[in-house]
Amino acid sequence: MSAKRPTLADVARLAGVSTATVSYVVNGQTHGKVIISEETRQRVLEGIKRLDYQPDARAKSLRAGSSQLIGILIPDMHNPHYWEIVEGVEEKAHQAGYELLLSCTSLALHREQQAIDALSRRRIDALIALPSFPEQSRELLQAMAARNYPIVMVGNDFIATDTVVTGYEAQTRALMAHLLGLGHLRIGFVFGVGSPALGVNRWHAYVSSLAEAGLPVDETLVDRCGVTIEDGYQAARRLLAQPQPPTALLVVNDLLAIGVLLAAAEQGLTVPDDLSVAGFDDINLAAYLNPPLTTVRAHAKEIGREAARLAITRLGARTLPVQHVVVQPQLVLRASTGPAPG
Amino acid sequence: MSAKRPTLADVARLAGVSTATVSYVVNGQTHGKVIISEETRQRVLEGIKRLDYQPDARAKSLRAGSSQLIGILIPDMHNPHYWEIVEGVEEKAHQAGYELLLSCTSLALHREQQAIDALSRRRIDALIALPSFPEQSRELLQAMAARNYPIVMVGNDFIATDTVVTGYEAQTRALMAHLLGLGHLRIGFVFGVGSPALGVNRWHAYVSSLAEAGLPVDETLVDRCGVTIEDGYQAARRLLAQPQPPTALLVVNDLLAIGVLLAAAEQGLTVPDDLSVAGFDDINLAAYLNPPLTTVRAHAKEIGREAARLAITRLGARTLPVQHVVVQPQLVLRASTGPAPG
DNA sequence: CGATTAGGCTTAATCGATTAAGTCGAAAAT
DNA sequence: ATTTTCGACTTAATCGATTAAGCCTAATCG
Repeated sequence: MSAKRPTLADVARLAGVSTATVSYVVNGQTHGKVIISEETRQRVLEGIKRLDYQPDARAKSLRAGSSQLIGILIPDMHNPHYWEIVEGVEEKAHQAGYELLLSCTSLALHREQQAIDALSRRRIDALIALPSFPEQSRELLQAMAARNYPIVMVGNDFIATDTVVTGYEAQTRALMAHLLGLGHLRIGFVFGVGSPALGVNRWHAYVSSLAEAGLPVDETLVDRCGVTIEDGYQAARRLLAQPQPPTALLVVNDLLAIGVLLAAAEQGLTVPDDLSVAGFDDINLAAYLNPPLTTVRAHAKEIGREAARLAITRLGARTLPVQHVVVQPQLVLRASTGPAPG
Repeated sequence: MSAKRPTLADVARLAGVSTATVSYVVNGQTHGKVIISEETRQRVLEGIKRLDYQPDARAKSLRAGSSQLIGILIPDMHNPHYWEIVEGVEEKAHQAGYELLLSCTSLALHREQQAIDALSRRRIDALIALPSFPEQSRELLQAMAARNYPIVMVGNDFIATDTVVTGYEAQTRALMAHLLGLGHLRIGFVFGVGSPALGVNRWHAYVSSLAEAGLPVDETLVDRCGVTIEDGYQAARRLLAQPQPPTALLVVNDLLAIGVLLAAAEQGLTVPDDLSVAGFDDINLAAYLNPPLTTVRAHAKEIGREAARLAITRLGARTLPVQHVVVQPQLVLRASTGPAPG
């Protein structure tokens, strides 16, 4: 039972032709040189069906020098934001005949470096990287880039290559203007990022918006925490337990905002009457939270599409000048923000 | 600039040895036969470092006949439940030296079949399958199984192979007992599954619990909907808009329950005072919803671990009798369920 | 002192495709 | 009646590893 998987040679034998012929039939395109008669073609096709032959992608890739595989490195499977980016990448990649090889760094440096190494060994054609530790992984990525490996960095520009970043500044300022306009004077920030570099533009916009409004950066209103919902929950508990709690909270992403909303509810605070909460990303869930979350939509799927587009473009034109795409986010006002209490 | 990637042969040339020697050094294990002097070893290692050589996984896999890759097929990236299963698989797989090749079927039949085909072409060593369309994909999967391809089916047993399933019946009945004990007489069911077969054990337990309590299955309290949060939201709106709405809702998974909670809030209903809501899975989020969700914990990570364990075991013992693992879930009571109103 | 043995490599076949460069017979051109 | 051309394939090198089997040389054994 269960012989080995059939190969080109098996099909060739069955059809009474050479492996070359089978290959030409399978791939359709004979490069204009070789012609296969319709009769032979049918015989080969028949054999393929009979044996249920499927080409070996490894062999094909080895010989062809291209794996038709785009690697994508994301920090964490728990944040829907990343899935949405992956979806965008997948959409474009598929259209262009590429498949995706997905790796999660699980927010651990050694896992990130292992993952980069593994992708590289599998000879992916290009890498779309959302590293959790851009500083520490820079060298590895740069080594890949130096080998003419197309890399697209998403969300940061730690190496000199194609990039897709979100232009958070303007919309963070718009969000701050929204909150300030609602009368909030104590606006806190739950800043839970894997690496400080990753949230830097949101942070800067927060600081400068406060400055322009003549308000100080009150470090007692800022909590630098981890990246899980639980971290957001704990951070909010700490911030809200203070004698002078914030009346509004920016949360560096929607996932953490879920924890923040629960912490608020547990302290008996009604959102937005007692506390306004705003997130970033606009993950799918955000509109279904209780209350629906005001947020800055990153257009994750579009980011993914752009990243894939850049990667595929570069695969066809290695010497093109480096490209930088900025995807502009959008302020989405929902029910979680409202006038300052009192 | 940027020459081609270095191969074994390049390292061999640099070190002045044969490719065989380099291979032996790289892999450490010489099968007890071949001995390499420490001096040569060092020279080769030096060359590897100098060229930054990384073995080509495709070539290795082609020759070795094993890709050290476990494929995993999940329905949908949007449900955290699946990610948790993947995490469990990854944990065990990594321990055993396997990597994961993840494919999403995106809930479309043709994508599912494409994905199975692609995994098969990449010559994964084993497949862990959570198909969205078990009936329709059965034939494809069976064809793989017939080739002695280790397959582990998770959540259903549509083909005769190793399986991991969740034993939902008992805990669904426990959940129903909980609700009935709280005085609920109109218990609805938001039944949003990709394929009816996938939720069948929950459905049966629901029906038989009602029967045992002497209650009819009221189809006006049941909504068979899609699998997104929005579907859950819409289903709940429909159910709650009726003249005789349910006082409690089972929701086939926690993701849909998010939408249900919002629908309830929008109708001005307080959970659990006016409506009790219970989900299944206990995704990470469930404890952070507002209110925290009563649910049946599936132990997703454990399911993933078990699936990986079965796959790896079978890779080492093809002729072992088929194994069936049942992971027992656990009722988790939180704040979303309470006494029936009135 | 000739025959093993052990150490330390190398040679070359192999995995399953792709593809440039033939081959061979028949029809068309000269 | 040759020579070309063309249609319809085949041959064999190649991609980058792995690994069984072989080949020296020097040391050890009987």
